[in-house]
This record gives sequence, C-alpha cells and structure tokens, in this order.
Amino acid sequence: MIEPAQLFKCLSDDTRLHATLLIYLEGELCVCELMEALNDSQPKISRHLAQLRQCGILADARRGQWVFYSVEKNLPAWASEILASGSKASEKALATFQTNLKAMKNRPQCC
Amino acid sequence: MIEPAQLFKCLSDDTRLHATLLIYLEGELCVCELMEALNDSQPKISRHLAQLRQCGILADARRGQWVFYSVEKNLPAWASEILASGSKASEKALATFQTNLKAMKNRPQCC
DNA sequence: CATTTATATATTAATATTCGGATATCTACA
DNA sequence: TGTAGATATCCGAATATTAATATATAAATG
Repeated sequence: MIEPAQLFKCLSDDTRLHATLLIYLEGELCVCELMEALNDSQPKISRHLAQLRQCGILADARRGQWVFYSVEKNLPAWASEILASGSKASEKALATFQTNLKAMKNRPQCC
Repeated sequence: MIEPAQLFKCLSDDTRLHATLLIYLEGELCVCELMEALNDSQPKISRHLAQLRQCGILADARRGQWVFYSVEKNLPAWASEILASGSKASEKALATFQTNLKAMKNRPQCC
C-alpha cells in the first residue's frame, strides 16, 4: 500500500504530476499521447511512468504496440482526493495538455 | 503563490509531512514541541520548518523565547484540501505524535 | 553583565534525483 | 525473417537533497 510521503514524492516532479493528472482526467493514455500532450521526450516520459507504476499509482496494459496507463483502481480514498485537489490546482496547465492531445494526429485509440 | 509540485515536494519528506500535519491539527506548535512529538533533533526540525516557511506553507511568530509555527492563513483551497486528505492518510502516525505531545513536560503554552 | 534556553544557520559529506543519448525489447506486418 | 514503430532500460554527468556537527543569534533570567 502506498504511503503518503511516497505519493507526494511522486507528484513533486512536474512531468510525473502532469502525466498522472492528465491520465486521471482522460482515463487512459499511452506513452506517445503523453509525449505529445506534455511535449517531452520518450525516455523521459517512460522513465517517470515506470516510477509511478512501481509506486502503485498507475497501472499499465499493453494493447498491440501501445502501452496504456491508467490510475490504479485500488488507490485508497485519500490518494484519490489528492489527485482531485491537484487537478483543480493545475487546471490551466491541464487544459493546455488536453488541447495538445486533441490536436494530435493518429491517436492510437481512434484506430 | 505556491505551485502544486512545490507543495508536493514539501510534503514528500516524512519530517516535513508530519510537522505540517501536526501543526495543521494542533493549530500552533513551537520547535521544541515538534522535537518532542516527532522525536527528532533541533537542527533537523528547524531546517525543515524553514523550508516550509519559505514555500509559504507555514507562518512563524516569535513569542518570547519561542517561535510558534502555524499553517499559513492564505493557503489556497486546494492546498488545504490536500492537508486534510494527508491527515486522514497519516491518522495513526499523527495519533502517536499527539500522544508524545500530551506527555511532554513544561510545554510553552501552559506558561 | 553572564548564563541559560530556544532557535537558526553554516559547513561538510553522503546520498539521491534528473536528464540526455544510446541501446534494447516487443509487437505488427510485409 | 526483416523492418519499422512504440516503449523500456542503461549509463554517465550534473545537480539537488539530506543529516550531523558545530556555531551563531535572540530572549529570559539571575
């Protein structure tokens, strides 16, 4: 089970914070979508997602070529509350990332 | 104004997390009370409190020999929500710290 | 004043984190 | 097979964080 300080540490880096919150809002995203939305390199995104998975915050599921990340279903209530509060706090940045997502060509889920 | 990732970084260390939440619950605590409650050294407690103050999470007020720390009044709503969720998550540890506090002899506020 | 108590800060050494670039793995499909 | 696309991991360098120890400041007290 995840400890409070561990969750906070995971969310203390902008790449991890924004990836987590965007996935929280969108339900499920793959690495290439996050690269596009956050405008970051593949190894950087992948490395941070691995950390979030290892801490039990995100779950991954491979479907074909893609690996989709979603928020771990069994997250404790307090952790979900923190994601909700964080989403409110990062509203503006998240809106930009969602705009980037919508502008993305050839998104995997469309196919 | 404090940024989400910055708040999370402040709360990602157990000393800072526990000090912040205990102050959040108790209203106001001085360094020597936190030393007793968290069972940590004076320089360690003081250094972490300074960091929390610099980030705008805590406010300090000297009264006589003692410096009392409290949660910054103008904290945004999302930040207060995170403290509330964190308190729930750390309920057990906080109960222990409160027990330590009650057992402390010569607490400054009593005088 | 001199001393004591409370708190803050500086220094140093150990450890941790982060990123970029290179490379490896895995899947789909010709 | 073999090639391409998507993702993961490894490595080294730069930077940041942390704790412990020592020292400094500030207020109370005799």
